[in-house]
Amino acid sequence: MSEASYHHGNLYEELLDRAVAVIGEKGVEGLSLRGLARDLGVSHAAPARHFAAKSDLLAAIVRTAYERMTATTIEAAKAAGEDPIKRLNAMAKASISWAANNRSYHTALMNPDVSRFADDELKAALGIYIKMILEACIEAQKAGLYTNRPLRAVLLYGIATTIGASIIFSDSLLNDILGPFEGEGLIDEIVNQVIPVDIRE
Amino acid sequence: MSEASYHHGNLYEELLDRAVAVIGEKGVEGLSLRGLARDLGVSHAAPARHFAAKSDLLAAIVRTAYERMTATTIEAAKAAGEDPIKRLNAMAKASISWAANNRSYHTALMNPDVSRFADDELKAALGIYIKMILEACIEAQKAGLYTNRPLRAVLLYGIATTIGASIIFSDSLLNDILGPFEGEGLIDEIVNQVIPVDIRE
DNA sequence: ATCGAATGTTGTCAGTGTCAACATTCGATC
DNA sequence: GATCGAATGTTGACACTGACAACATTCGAT
Repeated sequence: MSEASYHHGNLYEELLDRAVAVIGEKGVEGLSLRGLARDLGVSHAAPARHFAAKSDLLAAIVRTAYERMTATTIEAAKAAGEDPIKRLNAMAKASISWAANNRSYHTALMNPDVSRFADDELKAALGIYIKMILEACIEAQKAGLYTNRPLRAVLLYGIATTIGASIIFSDSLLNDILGPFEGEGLIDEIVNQVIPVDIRE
Repeated sequence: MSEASYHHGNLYEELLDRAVAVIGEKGVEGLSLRGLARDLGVSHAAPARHFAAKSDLLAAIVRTAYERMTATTIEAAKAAGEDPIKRLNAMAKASISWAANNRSYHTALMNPDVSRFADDELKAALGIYIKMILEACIEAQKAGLYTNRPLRAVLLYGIATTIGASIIFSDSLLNDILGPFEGEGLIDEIVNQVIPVDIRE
């Protein structure tokens, strides 16, 4: 960390980190490129070298969020063992927990404005996440989950519940009205209802 | 509609309507009080008489959205007849359909920034919606739905799925990746999976 | 060592939210 | 019907923002 050097050295990463923090504190509306520049001690136009527009910064945050959520979910899937249904169950829990534990990222993720500025990289990151879930659904259905339902309905049902639960656990307004929540146990309860692991026991 | 009168006459309502339209076209980020003023032919500071801050406008939109969604859902509940499970099923479908048919409102509804500025009126509107769902859940459980689950889990499960499905059907990015959707049939499919109406048939 | 590319700075511009001071109209009260 | 405070709309101003252009510094491949 040499001080007062002309080049910051790691501005891209630090802009992302700081932006996520600001979104957590003041929301997307309270996020400004100039504010970030001040926080990081660079000139007001420096961020433009990395994000031509504010929307590019938001898109990058969301892409990062999907990538991290995907990574966390994959880890959980591996740790869950061989049973495809237990694996799908664990993946849903991991996604929701990630949202609950990374509220700032998830706040950005769920901002509908971001969809508007989705670039190809963001779409790719989302596509990878969806594909991962789809494949897990296929395996789980082969293993006996919701065999009487169309695959597409099972996929959308699972995604809808996961997204909805993530919002419930990370949105402060819903938290106020519905909460306080009883921690991870409630996530388990909901996911177990969607994806019953004891289906053949 | 006398022209060039000093007082606009219906500025509050028209600001709300136009704001929802703009959100549909350009997102919450693209919404500006001055832009609304121009569109409606009033001075740039006129909106401030009705909404002291931009966040107040957003909160009003969301409150209106909850009120309308609640009204639509209540209608559907009445039309669904006596069976509490069929009624809950119809209510979920109505909420999701409302979101799919009122994308602009729902986009505003799901903007996490709004939670931050939630006023008491907004919280009250949301509270009424939640209370309505809660009571329907209680009745449905008495009638045999998910009797082995805690009420709280059933409530949150239902809300999570409804919110998630609403997002899936109204968010343009997810539409791109998951869609195109097959219309109302898919909503029915998902809701029937969450709230099976044939549980005792 | 050189030189184009990457990165950061300064200056500027139009647009925005918000406030204060002022103007017009509405509506309850006499 | 006239009066006057409240509600509503206007004008002007200020600080802040995103975005762009011109310029400065540093990096890194050759």
